[in-house]
Amino acid sequence: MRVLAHPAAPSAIDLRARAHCVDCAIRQHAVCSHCDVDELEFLSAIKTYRNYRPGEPILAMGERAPFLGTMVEGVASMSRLLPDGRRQVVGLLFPGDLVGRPFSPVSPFEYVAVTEARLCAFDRPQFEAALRATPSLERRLLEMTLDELDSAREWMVLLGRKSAQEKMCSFFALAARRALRLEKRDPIDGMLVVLPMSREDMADFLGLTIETVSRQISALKKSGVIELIDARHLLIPSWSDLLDAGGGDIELY
Amino acid sequence: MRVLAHPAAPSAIDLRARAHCVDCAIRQHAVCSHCDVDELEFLSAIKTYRNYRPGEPILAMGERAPFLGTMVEGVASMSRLLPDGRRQVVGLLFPGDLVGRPFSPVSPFEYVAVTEARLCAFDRPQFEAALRATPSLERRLLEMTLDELDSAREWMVLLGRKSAQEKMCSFFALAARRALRLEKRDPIDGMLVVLPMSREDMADFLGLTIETVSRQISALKKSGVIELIDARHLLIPSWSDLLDAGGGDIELY
DNA sequence: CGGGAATTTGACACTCCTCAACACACGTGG
DNA sequence: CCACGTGTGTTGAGGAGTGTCAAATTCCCG
Repeated sequence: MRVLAHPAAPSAIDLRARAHCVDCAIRQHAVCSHCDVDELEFLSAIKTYRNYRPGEPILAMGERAPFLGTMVEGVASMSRLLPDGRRQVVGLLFPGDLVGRPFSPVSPFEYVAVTEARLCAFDRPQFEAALRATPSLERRLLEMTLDELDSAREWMVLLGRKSAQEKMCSFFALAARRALRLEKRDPIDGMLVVLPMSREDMADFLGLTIETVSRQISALKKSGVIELIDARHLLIPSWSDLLDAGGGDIELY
Repeated sequence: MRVLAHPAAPSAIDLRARAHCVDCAIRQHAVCSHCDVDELEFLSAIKTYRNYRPGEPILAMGERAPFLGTMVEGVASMSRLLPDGRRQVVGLLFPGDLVGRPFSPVSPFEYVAVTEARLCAFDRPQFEAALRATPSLERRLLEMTLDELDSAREWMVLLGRKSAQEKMCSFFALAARRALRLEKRDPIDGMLVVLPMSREDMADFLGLTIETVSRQISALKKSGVIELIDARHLLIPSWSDLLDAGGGDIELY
């Protein structure tokens, strides 16, 4: 891993910015979105913020995780490493998404920060007790889990049946939609898409190699479906062209 | 679809066999496993049994489903059909598994009976109301959904990163484990595995073609990992050999 | 400006898909 | 009873799409 610019301690627990939950910008997307002020007050008492730098592990596979958390800023990945080194990313986590496996202290996947990331972390036993005692929390977790299950299954369609080109287009659409969701806006033609991750992460997410990812991006640039600004930024001249090239049918989140 | 032997009405609602929930053989695996007798009594009042024959649709994609159900007997598939005819099976449903998407009347996937199948179906609005009012039910649904999410992600690893050969082995292991689970037994060397589905269904589940499935089965037979009895039955001489050939690492359910 | 990482591009190999023929079981009807 | 059709599965030949390995290029940051 490369040497990083600012040498803050990894997984630094950030005691400064214990902002009030009521003002939390991503609460509507988080597991606590249905909570009332009293419930938020309780969660506030058991939360700590944790900051991560790109590439930094959040939870190792099989590790007994002491906390569960909500992504507040940045992007993280959830992945499985096979014994021979093959890796598959099984989920991307954006602000509001839950990090960790409730009711099971050892996660079957590893969580890694993809960008600079910030987590609102809850002590696991206390959070699980809160879940049991707080219907609004448990219900919201159920909603989120059902939605994630739908998303995972949509992604299975992509992994099992789509071509490399279609996979890339679907990924761009996903990245665009997830970024827009936080601002409650809809995709428009000409919009900018930020690719928050390296070619390697994309490849591992899409079940491809970095070379194939790179080649498909070049091909899509040539065919005009995307306009490449730099390796991490591109424009979508026509949203519907992108969806068509993505094999249609799927609305991935 | 072929003409079937016994021309009973499709999706026949079976009023005869309203067995008592207390005696239900698969209840421990179902959404109602945590319910007490009173709760079971209520569920009993809103349940009907439905029978399906192989290939028969249970819920069409995008259909407003009037019921949610629990698989009682047989196997069903959950799949997505792309506009151009490509199909991806995103889940197999065994006895105890839930059919349908709670809290969303239109399922994003279609459900089809793979074998003769029997469903314990609940009126959707009433079941959802029961979920809201019954913590034991809602909690169990959350547990099941979290487990399914883990399984879906494990399957993503298979779809994205495994070779055709590894996919076949993982599938055999899955079929074996799911069958054994109902009897609370563990896999043993020499055990019989029943393949409940056609080559086409397997291919669509594994992200392969039927020809590749067929060829890999022949190859695994030749290499001794499996012993083929007929197209739907095989023996596993060595469980650990099977797992090794499956790429290791994954415990799929 | 220099060094290392990330990305792109190229040449080639290999897995898996496509298209086609064939085998087999089963049911039907002559 | 056997010929025939249909559905299902197997096998073969050839090719497309990705992966592998290697080199060139760009980017980033000191």
